[in-house]
Amino acid sequence: MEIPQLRSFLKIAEHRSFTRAAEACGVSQPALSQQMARLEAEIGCPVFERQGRQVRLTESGEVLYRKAQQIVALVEDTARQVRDDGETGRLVIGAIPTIAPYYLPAVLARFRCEVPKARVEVNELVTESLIRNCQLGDLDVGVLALPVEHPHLEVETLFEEPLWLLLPVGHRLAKGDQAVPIAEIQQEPFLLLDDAHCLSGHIRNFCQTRNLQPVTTGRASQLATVQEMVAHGHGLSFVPEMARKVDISPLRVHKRLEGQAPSRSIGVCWNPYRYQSRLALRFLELLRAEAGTG
Amino acid sequence: MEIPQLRSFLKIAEHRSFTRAAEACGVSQPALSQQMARLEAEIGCPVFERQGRQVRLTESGEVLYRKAQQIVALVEDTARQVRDDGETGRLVIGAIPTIAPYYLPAVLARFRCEVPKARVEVNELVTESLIRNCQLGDLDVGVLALPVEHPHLEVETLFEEPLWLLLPVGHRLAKGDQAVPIAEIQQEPFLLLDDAHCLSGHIRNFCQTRNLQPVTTGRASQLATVQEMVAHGHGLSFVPEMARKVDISPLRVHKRLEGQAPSRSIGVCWNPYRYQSRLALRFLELLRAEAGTG
DNA sequence: TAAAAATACTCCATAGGTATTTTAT
DNA sequence: ATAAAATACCTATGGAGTATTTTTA
Repeated sequence: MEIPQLRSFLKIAEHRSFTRAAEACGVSQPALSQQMARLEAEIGCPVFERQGRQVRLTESGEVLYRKAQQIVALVEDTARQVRDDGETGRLVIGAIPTIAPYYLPAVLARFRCEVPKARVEVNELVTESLIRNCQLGDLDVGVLALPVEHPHLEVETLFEEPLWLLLPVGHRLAKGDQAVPIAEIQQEPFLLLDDAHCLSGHIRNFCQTRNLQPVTTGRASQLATVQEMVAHGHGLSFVPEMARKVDISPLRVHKRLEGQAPSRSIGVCWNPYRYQSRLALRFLELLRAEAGTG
Repeated sequence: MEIPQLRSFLKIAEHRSFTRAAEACGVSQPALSQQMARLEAEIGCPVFERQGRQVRLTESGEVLYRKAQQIVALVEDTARQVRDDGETGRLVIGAIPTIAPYYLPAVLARFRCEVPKARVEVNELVTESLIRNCQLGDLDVGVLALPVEHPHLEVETLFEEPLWLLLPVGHRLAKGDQAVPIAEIQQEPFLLLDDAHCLSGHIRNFCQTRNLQPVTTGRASQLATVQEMVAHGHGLSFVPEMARKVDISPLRVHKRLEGQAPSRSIGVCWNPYRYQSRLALRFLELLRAEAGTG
């Protein structure tokens, strides 16, 4: 039972196909046929049921699948842990698009000071992909908006931040420093992110609880687009505190909403069954410290 | 990181020597040098400190050692579990010499009826070796006398059995059915097993608590020898109930001791961190049922 | 100087590739 | 008829062996 064999086995089981798994592994299809033939010869029973062009796991195959996952994960974690000196090495961070450009740069700047030799990679992913990649071990840590419920992920809250009403300069509600009464925005056109972003969900939830039915006049796939559209008078929107903090445009104004303002929780997640690199732990510490002070 | 590589690595670490590990693995010494060179190249740092002819683990090597043990154990367990159909396959039982010939034959006969296709292997080992082999995963289950304390072993009590005074036919104490008063055996010559057997320890403990100082006139390495020596008038001894049960010799007589008779606990142990084959579980069940009725 | 690990070099096993056949839909 | 897995055959990589050198105690 070799490790490459087990990797191939997992890929075949996941794709339910030798041919597609071969592509995914970057080898020829006969190579996989041979690997599996050897594997089956070694363990003494078939692991796949070949019903014509259907490939399915046998009972033994199911057992092996679970075990092979453990073995491959353990081998990968071992490689990581042995190499881990806490200074060099790679840290792969995931963050949702409404956090990544606003919150991470400052945090990462401080992190780079602490561990200048580390290579840091940031992947911008929507919540769903982020969680999946975190679970698969492709991400060391994920920074995202809560709540997140996933059986195999560890989740920790960092902080809660308000959402601000974003208006174009010169808008009738943009004047003065006082909070905007909710009734005032009832008839305003709104710009939202598309539903791949959890932020639009948070805003929609807030509107429902406050009985607001804002008129949606546009949707964008980036918060930057929303901000620019607002600046040019296409409508209003809600943006998170972290976006406001780094927004220097003179064309837009942020205002608090009267009463209980909308907000979102920011948290961090990781796969507790995988090895946590010392870099990952340091980054987590930094996030916690940052959340405490900021 | 290949599994044979990790196996070699473990052997080298344990022997602190490439040459001796090579012998143990049945390969040449250069083969191991090359394997380790590849391993170190792959993980990017040395795992051994070669201080002249001293071979030691580096810090990374220590980490790898623990992980490699897990991986190898997991791979072996996987192979066992995948092959395990609960019927065929091998069950390796360990038992101490004062249990194996008296208790196991009847139990194994029943077990063979239940699972006729299974190959059962019995290893007769003294407690210490039995525990070590159980811990290493070379034994599926061990049957032995308690107490056993070992951090990585699961231990379960099966039953307690009395020890009987064994006398030659015609001995002055061998007459009648009544129990023998302790004072009577004070001056009798005794035959014991050598100290590799825990039974001699149990008997010595009993004698100490009852303030008996029996005269030891002989030691043997097998209970059968003790029994024969007793039969031929070389002295008395204590034998466990299970030995009495199968003793059909007309030359010996078993008698209870008056008051609190000596006894020993029989139990079973296994390594809970290793895969328990379905055969092993069935055998355990049988032992428990046997202990309940017998 | 002797014992042990590393290196040099050769050889063979075998894993994987290409081409093809088989099989089931 | 077609798509997918198995088989046949060949090649090349590389792992292990023998012989030797290097190292250090």
